[in-house]
Amino acid sequence: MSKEDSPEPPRKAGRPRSEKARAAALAAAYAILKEKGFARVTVEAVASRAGIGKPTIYRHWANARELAMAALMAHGAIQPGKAAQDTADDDPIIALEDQLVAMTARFATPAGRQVALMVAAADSSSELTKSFRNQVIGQSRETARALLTRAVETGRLRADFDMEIALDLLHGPIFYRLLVGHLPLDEGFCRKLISACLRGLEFG
Amino acid sequence: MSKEDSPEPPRKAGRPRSEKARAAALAAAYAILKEKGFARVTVEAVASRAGIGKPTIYRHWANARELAMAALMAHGAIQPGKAAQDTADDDPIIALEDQLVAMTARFATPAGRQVALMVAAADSSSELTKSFRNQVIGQSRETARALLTRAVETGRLRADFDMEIALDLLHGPIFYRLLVGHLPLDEGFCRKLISACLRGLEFG
Amino acid sequence: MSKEDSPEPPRKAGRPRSEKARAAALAAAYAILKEKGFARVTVEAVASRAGIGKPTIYRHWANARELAMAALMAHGAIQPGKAAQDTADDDPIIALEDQLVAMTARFATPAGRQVALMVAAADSSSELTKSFRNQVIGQSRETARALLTRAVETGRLRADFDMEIALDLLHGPIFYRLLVGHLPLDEGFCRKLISACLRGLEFG
Amino acid sequence: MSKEDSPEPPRKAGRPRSEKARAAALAAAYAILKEKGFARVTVEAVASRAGIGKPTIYRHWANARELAMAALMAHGAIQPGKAAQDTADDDPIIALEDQLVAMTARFATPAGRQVALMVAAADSSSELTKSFRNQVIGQSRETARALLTRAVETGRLRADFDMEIALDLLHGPIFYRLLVGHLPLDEGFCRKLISACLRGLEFG
DNA sequence: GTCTAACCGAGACGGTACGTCGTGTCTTATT
DNA sequence: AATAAGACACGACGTACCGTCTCGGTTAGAC
Repeated sequence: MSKEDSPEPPRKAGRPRSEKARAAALAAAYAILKEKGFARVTVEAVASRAGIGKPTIYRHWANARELAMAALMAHGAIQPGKAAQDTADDDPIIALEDQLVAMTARFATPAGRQVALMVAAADSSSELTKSFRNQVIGQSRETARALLTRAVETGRLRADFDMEIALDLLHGPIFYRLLVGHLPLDEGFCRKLISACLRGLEFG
Repeated sequence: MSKEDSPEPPRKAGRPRSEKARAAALAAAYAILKEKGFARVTVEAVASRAGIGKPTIYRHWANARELAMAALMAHGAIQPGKAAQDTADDDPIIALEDQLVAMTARFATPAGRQVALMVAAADSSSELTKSFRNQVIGQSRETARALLTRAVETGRLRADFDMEIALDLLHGPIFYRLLVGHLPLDEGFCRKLISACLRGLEFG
Repeated sequence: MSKEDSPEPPRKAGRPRSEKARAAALAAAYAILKEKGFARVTVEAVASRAGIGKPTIYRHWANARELAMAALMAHGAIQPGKAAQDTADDDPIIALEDQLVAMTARFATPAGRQVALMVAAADSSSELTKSFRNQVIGQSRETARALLTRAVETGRLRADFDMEIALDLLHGPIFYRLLVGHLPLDEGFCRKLISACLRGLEFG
Repeated sequence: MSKEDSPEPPRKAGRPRSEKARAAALAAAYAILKEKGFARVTVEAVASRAGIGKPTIYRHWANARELAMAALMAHGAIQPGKAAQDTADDDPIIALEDQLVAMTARFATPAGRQVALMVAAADSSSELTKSFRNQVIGQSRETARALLTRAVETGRLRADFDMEIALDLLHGPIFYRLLVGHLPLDEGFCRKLISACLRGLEFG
């Protein structure tokens, strides 16, 4: 509510209140996203709710989709948290399975599906899109990568596979079912999927 | 697949729907789709171009997206054709690889990505959506299913795997890269993917 | 009231029009008129409510306005009734005043204003319009005409005035205020109006 | 009549409304009114012809009828001009007669009838409607009021009548015939009407 | 007793217009 | 110099009725 951030007097001529406006926009966008869904995150609605001007929004983001992505990122709404760590096991394979099941559970909701759809529908050339995509799918990939690496190191898996392919093999079918919707996406599928993948990654 | 109307001739009252109007709408929608892209397939533009009324379009389709899907289906723009058959080989594994590579090539274009996105973004509860999804992904799955079955029968693959999981394993990563775009989708990826899958499906 | 022009037997072939359908249309139109107002008396709404087809309505009336007028006439909703007779007095002038006050009270309501507006807005060349107009304004004019005649005969008024002008003088200002709405239309106005008509503006 | 904004400068935020857009809308509406008639003055047609957006029109006027009224007012198409003054006579009664005959002639046309109908059909609670009504009927009433006052002052008329009633007595029958259409509205009627107003119906 | 013409309900047709929403740009007054 | 406020041109939305036109199915008078 106070105007000056005390540790950093803006020092510019004029009044660069833009950080406040930016935060208000992100908060409003996030609130609308939660309450009304992605489709209702319009520039007009956000500007009105945040009490800021539309041009101010356009100065920060190219359009409403980018604003929605930024809002999700700013609120850390995508990051899995560290729940995966809690189930950490000596066996990296079991940990991997738990981690993928948890990720699937997070995405297999209307909101999760929307987030995946936002990634799919976004303009790939935008930096913000890349960043958003990285937040949405990167965390799980990195966790899985670490676990696979450990599994290789401990001799649980053989070493002659392409890591990126392996990650796509584990994640691809989940997002495929999530987005295409031809068959249900549940824990049973998830476990059978991992099992099938591993038969290819394990020693014969 | 089949449309049984034999047991139930619907006995509709009133003037029947004009097949001419329907065809004009589909043709106009398809033309706009090709010329201007999916986003320009609006009900207004289609009605204007087809010389029909907007309400007539709404009588046939719920919204512009469904109309666009119907237009693509009506023009057989999605079906792979039977080119895959030409490359049929005695070896079902090689045929499978060829078929997936061909499918990937078809989708790894702006238009192909757009079609996949339409499937992902569509309302899953609509019959038309299901039909569209079936056209988009069904053909490849059926072909792959037949080839996998043959491979099992000829002893090239073991028989104890879940067929749907196997199909998801083959197709999922392709659509994952197509829609998420985190890594390139090319023939090399495709072949390495199949190889990785098969190591899990083959006899140890 | 009767349909048959006696000198011209219509000699019609084919199925005659259904009196039932006609009555259903009028009843539905009247019901909508009462419930939702004149503007909602659309051909579609009437057809739907009456359970008849739109073309059937168009066979009977040229458009929704004529149908609405016909509905009002069929239900006798316009005719003043004979209340005026109850107050009949020996003095035709007093009776005239009572009658005009009563008529004003009937029209000075939203519904009455609507009826007057329908007359004003109707296509004057239509027979139905003339008939409707006659029902709306004719009764009062005829009553007033009789009372004025009696007043002349009994020596209460002089005889050298134009009867139609006199009737317009008595009714015109009422409908003027009713339709134009520049000043309130109440009983006080009505009585002062009659008094002014009788006295004139000049010195006696 | 006067619009006081001096005590309250409205202190509006945001971009002010474009006078250019407003003028373009009024000009287009007026042109359509003249060329095609009142019924064709639709918001869509005006927006298209004026090269402005529909929402802009809705920002300025509540609907097409108000826009049409505003267009007529803006172009002074209703005001009688001061032609009546030219015929000004020493005798206010003759001047009054001339003025009413002139007004009748202006209204006894399809366009004039349409204007009167617009007044009758308009939403009385709207400010614009009141203003329009004032333009349509106010001028004639004011002129007549002045002439009657002069006639009283010069002893031509007695002074004990209600002025508003007198004005309604003179104008009401004209608008009554104009809108109801039961009898012709011509100069003869007009002159006889005035005569009857002045003399009254009773014996002197 | 058919024939058959005009009716009936239902409802789709091409249209026109509605009033709303959202886009991305712009203009103005304020700070 | 950036802001909030909000108007702007544009385009599309989905709906309501219009008045017309099939449909398949009565219905009653004419043959």
